[in-house]
Amino acid sequence: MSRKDILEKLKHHGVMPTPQRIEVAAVLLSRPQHLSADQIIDKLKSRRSRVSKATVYNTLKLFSEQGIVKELSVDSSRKFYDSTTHAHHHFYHVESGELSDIPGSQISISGLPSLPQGTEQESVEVLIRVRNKSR
Amino acid sequence: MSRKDILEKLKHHGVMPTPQRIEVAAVLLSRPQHLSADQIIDKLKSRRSRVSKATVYNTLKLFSEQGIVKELSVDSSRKFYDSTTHAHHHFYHVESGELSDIPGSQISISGLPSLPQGTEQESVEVLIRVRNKSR
DNA sequence: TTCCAATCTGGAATTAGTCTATACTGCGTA
DNA sequence: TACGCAGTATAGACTAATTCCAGATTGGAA
Repeated sequence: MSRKDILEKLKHHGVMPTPQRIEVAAVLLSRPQHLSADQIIDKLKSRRSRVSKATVYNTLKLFSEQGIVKELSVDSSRKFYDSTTHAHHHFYHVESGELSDIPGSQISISGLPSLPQGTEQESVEVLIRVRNKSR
Repeated sequence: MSRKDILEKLKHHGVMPTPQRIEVAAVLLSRPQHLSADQIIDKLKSRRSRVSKATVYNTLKLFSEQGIVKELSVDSSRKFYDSTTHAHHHFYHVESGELSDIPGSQISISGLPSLPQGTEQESVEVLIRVRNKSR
């Protein structure tokens, strides 16, 4: 994603494009991926961008509120941020901690129940946990 | 679940029934529910059982390894322990943080993709996030 | 220029969970 | 009865992810 695309995307989602936000977006939106805040901070470091930890967290929260990225709670020890925002599902490798998209997404779910009283659906997520074959 | 049932269950899963483990089991297995470690500690307190935090955590880990309870990572800020261990799915109320079982479980998922190279499936979880209706 | 609101920052605070070193418990054996 | 060991339990120190906070920057508008 080019700098120009990033600027456009931020603007389109009503986010003022500051240098720090552009840096974070450049890292996370560079390709379809799932990164933790920590991984993003590391990548920023290796790019020599000086963005403080607090700003990275603030920015990620802002981005996910504005629909620029998707927050995933798959591992209760940390959040992941997904550069792909449309509805899709995930594999989670429990040993390596790696997340990957379920490809093709021919997945369909039938028999969805009615929602609890007075609630509306926010999302439906399918998570397939996998581990290395034991033999 | 009576004390006798609890003793039986622990034994059946190869867990030596100590007083502390029985206390934790009595709280969590009393009915189908989803509790965080913290909620369990609170309930133990209000029952006057003195079980240390470390023991509660150790016990919950042991129970989930032995299949007595199921560990859920739905909210990245904490783990939940589910007294129902057979495969089933959940609603998660994002505003209240409450988890509930999807009833009936007529849910079926088709079009599941093949797993990544060299991995085997551990579980498939469907999570439906809901929030209060906005009007 | 001056001002203001939004943003950024380092570091302190919070929180769930883990670790550690010590103490306790029950049981088989001498 | 006394001993010793394995398995447990415990308080409190520690860790890691995340949030909070109060002061410093920044980039316009007037």
